[in-house]
Order: sequence, then C-alpha cells, then structure tokens
Amino acid sequence: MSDLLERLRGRGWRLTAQRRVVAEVLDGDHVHLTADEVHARAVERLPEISRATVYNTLGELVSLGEVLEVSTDRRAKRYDPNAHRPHHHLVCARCGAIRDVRPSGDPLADLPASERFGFTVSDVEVTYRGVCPECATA
Amino acid sequence: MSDLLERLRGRGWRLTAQRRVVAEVLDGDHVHLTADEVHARAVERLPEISRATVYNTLGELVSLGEVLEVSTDRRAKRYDPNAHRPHHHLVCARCGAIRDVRPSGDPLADLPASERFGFTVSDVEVTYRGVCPECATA
DNA sequence: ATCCTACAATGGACTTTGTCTAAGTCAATC
DNA sequence: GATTGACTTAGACAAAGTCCATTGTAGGAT
Repeated sequence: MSDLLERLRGRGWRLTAQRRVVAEVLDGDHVHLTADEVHARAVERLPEISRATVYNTLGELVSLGEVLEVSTDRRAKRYDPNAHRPHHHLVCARCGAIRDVRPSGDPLADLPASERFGFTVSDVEVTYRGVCPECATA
Repeated sequence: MSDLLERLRGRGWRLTAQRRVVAEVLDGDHVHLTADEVHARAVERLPEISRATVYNTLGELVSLGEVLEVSTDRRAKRYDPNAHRPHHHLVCARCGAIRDVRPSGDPLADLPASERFGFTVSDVEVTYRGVCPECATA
C-alpha cells in the first residue's frame, strides 16, 4: 500500500494522518467496505477522524482512479481498492458478501453498434448475483 | 398496459385508482423513472396520492416481477417496466440518460466455475457506461 | 528550526431517499 | 348496501451522504 501513498504524493497529494489511515484501511483483496465501515476502522487508529473527511478522502481516491465505487445493493456504496486489476463482482443475494471475479470474454465487445444508440461506450460493469456457500447450507 | 392490470387482478391484486395511475405512469419503452418522478407524474392525475403509496406500489410491482429496479448511479433507484424482455442498460455518464440494450452473448456463461467461489449464480446485470450523442456534441 | 499559507479536517446542520405507523378509507364480496 | 380486511394517507423517522464556516496543519520558504 505504501506504493499507493507514494503515487499519490507524486500527484501533489498532501499526505495527512487521516488520508494515510483511510488508505491503509482499504488495503487488501476482496475488500469492499462502506464509507461507514471505513470510518469505523479508521477511528480505531485515529479516534478524532471525522465522517466528512472519510467521505472526502474516499471521493478523492475514486477521482484519482485508485479506488472503485461499487453499488451492488441499494444501501451504502462500497469502496474497492483493487482498481488496477479489471474485474467484476459476484454478490450473495442473502448476506451481501462480495467477491471479485474475472469473467472470460469481453462484455464491451458484445454490444453491437446497433445497440449503442450513438453513445461512446467506454466502460462496462458486470454484477453476478447468487447465493454463497455459507448461505446455501444455512 | 391494460393487460398488466388484468394480470395483476388475476393474482388477487386489489385494483385501486392509485395503483392504476402508478402502472399507467410506468408504461412505455426506455422508461426509467425514479420513485419521486413516478410520484410527480401520478400527482398530475390523482392529486391526493401519497409518496408512501407510490413506494408501496412500486415495491409490489417489483416483487411480482412486473417491474425491475435499476440502480445505475448512487442516487435514487429507477423503475423499469420492461421486465418481460431481458435486457441490460447503457447509461450516459454526464446526463444520466438510460437506454435498454440487448448485448449478444451470455455473460453468465462467461463466468467459469473457478471464478464462482462456490456460489450458485442465478443472475447477471450489465451496465454499460459512456457518453450519449447529446452530451458529446454539447 | 520556525514561520506562512494554502490546503485539509472538523462537526454539525442540512438534503435526499426511503421506511414505518396509526388512523381513516374503500374495493370486492356477500 | 353492509361488511371487512386490504389499501391509502400524512407525517415522523432513519440512513447515507453533502455542505459550510471554522479551525488545524503539511510542507515549502526563510
């Protein structure tokens, strides 16, 4: 994760304790925390960090392309630090668990020109839904 | 749309003026209104209809499988009456316009067993993002 | 090492979206 | 046309997120 911080500093990011903590909390694979969860974990390390700062920092990380926003359900947005490896998501319809997945094939190529309505299509987001092993046995 | 009302009555739906108006407002192709927009249009025809009723009715239509919920952005959910023709969505990143699209190929088949993590995968939702012709020229 | 200042953080009010409840109303059946 | 349980209503409430005026501070300048 320190390479992330280095990269951000290179882009003129001012490195504060709050931003460092938010970046650290987001480190890892298959991590998909809500803003509130990020805040809760950040508070453990830096008790005075405010919600607004967490929202601001997450927003900046998203603008910088370092973190992805994922809205799999209609509840809170989730933040996915795995922005540099293209992937999609598999969501459990019961418990909400999320896994990163990498389908074969390119969904972008599957959208013929006749179905593009003149749009310049730049991105595609695929969400698979199902039931995870834990929820299936329970 | 009257066939929809008939179908619903067949399922024991009590047909009220409010429900009829909500169903009528949702009629059409490439229709993706938010609950508030549905309410605003319903009020034009039935001034005393309440927000709660619109939410309730939309929720019921979704449970009955007659209408789809779409959350393309992190703002309000949108309601798509085109539930009986499987399709995905193309969203303008600038103005938020939504079109229904039908890609070739089956994204479900593109998720190999090794990427399913033991999930029973039942559904897939694809959102294409880009810029619509109007926003591109503007 | 200290100072400066533009940028960042804070906390609380506010907005948006949606849910819940208690009381009143009415569609469908008899 | 009376009954009844499902439906509707208005408004309070809740969750997620934004905004803003104030206070604090990182990092360059001295």
